[in-house]
Amino acid sequence: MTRIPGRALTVPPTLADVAERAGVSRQTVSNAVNNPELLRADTLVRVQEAIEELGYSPNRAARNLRTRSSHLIGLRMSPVQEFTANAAADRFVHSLVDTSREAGYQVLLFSGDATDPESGYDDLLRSTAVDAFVVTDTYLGNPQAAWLRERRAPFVAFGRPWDDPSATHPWVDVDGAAGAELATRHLLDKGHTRIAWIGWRKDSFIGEDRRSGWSRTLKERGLPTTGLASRVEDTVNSGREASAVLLDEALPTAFVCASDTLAMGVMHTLAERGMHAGEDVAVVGFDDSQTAQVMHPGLTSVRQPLEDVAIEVVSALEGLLAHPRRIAEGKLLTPTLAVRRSS
Amino acid sequence: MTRIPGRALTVPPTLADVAERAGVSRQTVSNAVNNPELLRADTLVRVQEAIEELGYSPNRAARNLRTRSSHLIGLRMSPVQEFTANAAADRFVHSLVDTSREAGYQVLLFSGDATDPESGYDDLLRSTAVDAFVVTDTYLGNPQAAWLRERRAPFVAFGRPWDDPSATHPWVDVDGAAGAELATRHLLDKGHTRIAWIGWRKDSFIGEDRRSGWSRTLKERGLPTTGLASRVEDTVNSGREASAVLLDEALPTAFVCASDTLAMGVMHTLAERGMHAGEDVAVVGFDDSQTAQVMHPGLTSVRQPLEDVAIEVVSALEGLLAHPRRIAEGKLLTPTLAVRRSS
DNA sequence: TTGAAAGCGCTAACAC
DNA sequence: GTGTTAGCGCTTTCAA
Repeated sequence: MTRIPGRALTVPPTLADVAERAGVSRQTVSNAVNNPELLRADTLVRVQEAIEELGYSPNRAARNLRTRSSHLIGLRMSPVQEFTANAAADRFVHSLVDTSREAGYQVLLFSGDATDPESGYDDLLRSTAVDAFVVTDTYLGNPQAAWLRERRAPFVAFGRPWDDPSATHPWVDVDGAAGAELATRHLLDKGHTRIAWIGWRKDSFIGEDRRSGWSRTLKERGLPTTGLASRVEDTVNSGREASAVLLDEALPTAFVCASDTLAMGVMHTLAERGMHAGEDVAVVGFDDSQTAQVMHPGLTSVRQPLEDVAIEVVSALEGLLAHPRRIAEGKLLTPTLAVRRSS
Repeated sequence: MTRIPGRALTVPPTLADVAERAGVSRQTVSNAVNNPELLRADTLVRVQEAIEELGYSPNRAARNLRTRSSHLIGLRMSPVQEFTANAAADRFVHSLVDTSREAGYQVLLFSGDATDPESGYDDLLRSTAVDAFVVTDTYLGNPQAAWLRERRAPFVAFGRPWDDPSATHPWVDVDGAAGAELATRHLLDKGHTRIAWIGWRKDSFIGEDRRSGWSRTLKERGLPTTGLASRVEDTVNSGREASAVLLDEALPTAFVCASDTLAMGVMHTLAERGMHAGEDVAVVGFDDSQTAQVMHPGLTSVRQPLEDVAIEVVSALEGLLAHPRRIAEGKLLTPTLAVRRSS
């Protein structure tokens, strides 16, 4: 925006201003912006110069009104979890923002109270404030998915529709079983044969999925799983208590945990007993949190490819918005293992 | 939205639909939504029923176009930092989203490449996509602040204008010196007299501010600071190395660190030497990260009142948008100390 | 290849 | 208290 003396900078130039300056009609300016190939080369140059000189950007509200699309993606933030090592959601938001931008979209954040999963979505949808949603909190089924589908709202889920295999919306997820398998195989390679599992309550689909990767890997090798598994809440203290019991009763030499939070609980138990992770007992967590990265001695952890998840989510979103009736697809990505000194 | 057979749900009702159903003019519906006190009670009820029945929400684009405001706040995400314990930015985003909603605003996230601080702001501003910005990354002065001010863009900064005390924009910040003082006093109360500081490079305003809280507290008590301070990069390894040198050369019994990341570095050194935090040496970090909360044995850390920061930021934003010419104010909040077993 | 007309859905200003 | 008129800035349709 060049500084025009006397005119407030707070009133940005419009299409008409550019048209006047370039000596063309408003429509031609619009075409220069949206369909430059329609203009003769010299006209295009003249218009672009005027745009540059005035610092013109199309008014978003006017464009949104006319095109009935906002190029905004709605994302509901799940509440902050303190006293856990879970930061996957935040890492994902970063990736999503970056990827969306490349696709010409921006992310509108909103929050809703935890008790009402639909709150927030409804208003945004009816006011056509966003073109689509990205739904992330699908840990225990996802009521929003059914709700959004019913309203024909375009959305992509990060997380499988566990509770409804017939669901027809696009989704992207990370193969938790493969992650746990990766972790378990890594420990097998290190010579461990008694490998314990500390996971979440049985009603957690994600927890059971991850657990299955551990159990199937041990069973494949004919190794025991009985008495070596524990299902608890996702807190440090639960992990601490569960690992203490397991150490006493099942004598494992390694732990695979459904989260870094639980793995930190194991670390507490080890420290309390004067044992050292990576020397006396191996520990592997899940999510590659900042804590896993900075703690002593470094926690081996399954890392979700959240950057790739974001790419797939945005790609699905583009498909969805371009072809609303297209059949939905699911995409399952494979995690990696960040090996550190705890194993 | 009631389901109207034959009509696609993707075309939401408009003001005109509601007006027709309620048997009033469009303007009256608009008033019912925006100035209900102007309507006679029975008319209001009738209109509200129609709104309810049709599931009407005002179209945002149309409203934004007409009112020249979007009720959106732009927030640029700083890049993800891995291998640190810094998550204050993410915690702040959560608080900001929640607080904004209460004030009728939503948060639009955008990203820009790290090399060009203005990228992203410019387009959003010229296209009138957001009403205001919240600027957070002010650790080394804030070039965006000057840039935004020059363009008369409404914004509130989380972070003082360190490099320009004459800056006239509203800001909110947390008193880092008070935080470090809190940490240092806590250690003095525990009987420590040789308290070391590990902080950031000298060109970090925030780092020097925090450091001053440590040094002034010790000087007040007539205790030594010489040789007890180290200025390094904000990485775990820097903290590890700096603490090793300090332990050897200055024999401190406690450490105050400018970040939890640095504090974790101290933890590494202690572990490597078979020493125990909280028993042999006390350690205090800064930011109350998830890592501080979940690690063994728990890291005492200065906690920024980010929820309050968000409240003050939104409040300043409201003032700014309501009275654009009002003189700017700065607000300094005091942190607290989360005491854990490392001290 | 360029221009003119119409209208997206809403609200400010004013008339009744 | 309620209705009428106009127009925010843009793009779609159609004519030149």
